[in-house]
Amino acid sequence: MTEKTEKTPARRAKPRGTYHHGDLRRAVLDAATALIRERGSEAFTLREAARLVGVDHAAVYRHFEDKRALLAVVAEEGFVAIAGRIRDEMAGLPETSVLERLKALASAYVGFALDNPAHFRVMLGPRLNEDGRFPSLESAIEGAVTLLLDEVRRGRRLGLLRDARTRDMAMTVWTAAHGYASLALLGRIKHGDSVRAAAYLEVVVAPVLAGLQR
Amino acid sequence: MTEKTEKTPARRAKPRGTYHHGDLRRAVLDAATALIRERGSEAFTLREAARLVGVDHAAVYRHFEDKRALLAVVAEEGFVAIAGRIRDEMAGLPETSVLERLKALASAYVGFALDNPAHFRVMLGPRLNEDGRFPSLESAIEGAVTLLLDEVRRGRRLGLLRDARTRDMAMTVWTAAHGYASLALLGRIKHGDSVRAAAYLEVVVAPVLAGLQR
DNA sequence: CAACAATGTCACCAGTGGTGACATTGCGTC
DNA sequence: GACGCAATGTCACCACTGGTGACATTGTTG
Repeated sequence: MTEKTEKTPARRAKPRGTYHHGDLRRAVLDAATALIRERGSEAFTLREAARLVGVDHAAVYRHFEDKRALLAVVAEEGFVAIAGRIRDEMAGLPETSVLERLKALASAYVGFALDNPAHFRVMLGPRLNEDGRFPSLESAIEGAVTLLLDEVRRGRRLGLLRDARTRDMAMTVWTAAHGYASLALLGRIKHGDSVRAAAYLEVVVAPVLAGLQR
Repeated sequence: MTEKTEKTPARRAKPRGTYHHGDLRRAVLDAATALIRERGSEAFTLREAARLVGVDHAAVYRHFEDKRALLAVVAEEGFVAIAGRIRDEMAGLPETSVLERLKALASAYVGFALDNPAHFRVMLGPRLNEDGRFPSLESAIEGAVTLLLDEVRRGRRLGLLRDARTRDMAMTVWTAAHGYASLALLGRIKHGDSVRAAAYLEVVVAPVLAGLQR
């Protein structure tokens, strides 16, 4: 009943004549990340990502259970990236200058947020993992947190920090960095460009680190 | 073509036979707030709020331009509430114990967030007012911020705080409180119930206030 | 009481997340 | 190399959402 001409018209939608995409999962993730960056996190649409890749939106469901599942992976990759950036930014500093390193850590955290606001919001906006789905997302988060915990631990060992619980002091730092990032993204912190924002961070967070010193 | 029986069947949708509601604006706001509290902020639906009030969803648009406009008012009322709570919680403390009062302020802020997580997310999640719409929302925010600024100002005048810029130190406090609230809402801060969370706040924020002291 | 503005209703739109039936393809097996 | 199965896409469809314009019903004001 259907002639060949009817069966093969949609070919041009996809770049190649390939019915199968090759690595759709990766392509969708990249498209999603790009869209989120451009259009904002809440405006993101699974269908638009599929469109961008040139694929029916239903195809996406072969690789992700859910829209949430897709976003969870995007978030996960964000945490991996932020951990990398933290490592990079701490790399040059000697292991003994813990305060400096913590400052660098906070700066990396905030820097990532300012450079990738929408991505950051996906990571820490909706509580994607509130029900314990997406354990690998959880791991990615913990990977980043570990950097912080290790640093504080060493600070204590070196006698540079107060004699308080490691976890508490770490939370103090995270709290400050995260609060700063959130408020900055909300436009609540007045600064010119993101460079000045990074500079201003030091002004705001300095007292916190000072308060943690021995 | 349409008989009378066809024209008047939907009466039972609304509780009274009243075609006009009386104070639909208020009713929708209350319904919205309730729904947000129960179902969560992102699951909130304009149509469901209308349904709850027993009105066609289009009627809502007579009172609110937009879904965003509705949410903006919800957020605004949240900021009024949070300011009230801050005032209440600072009320008992003498004006000279600035540190104590700042602690109370932070505690009120975090307390509100923990008691009304979804509402809090509407207030500080999506940047509702990024384009300067909703000036009254802006005012409500400033109303709350003023409490903080005033307190810091007095602290400086009394010589209890560092000799840094008022706005900077205020941002330090807000940053800490907001970061704590956000992370707590994300389940990133381990605590049993919200009572313990409030107690733990002190552990985390104490170094910050210490750092601000003269 | 007539006319007008305010407030609701209705029917409709495009777009979204999601699903089940079906088509196409790649690949291991005989 | 043909066969058949699992993986991967497509298609048609669902209920639902935010939003709009035409129309109905009211309250109010002259």
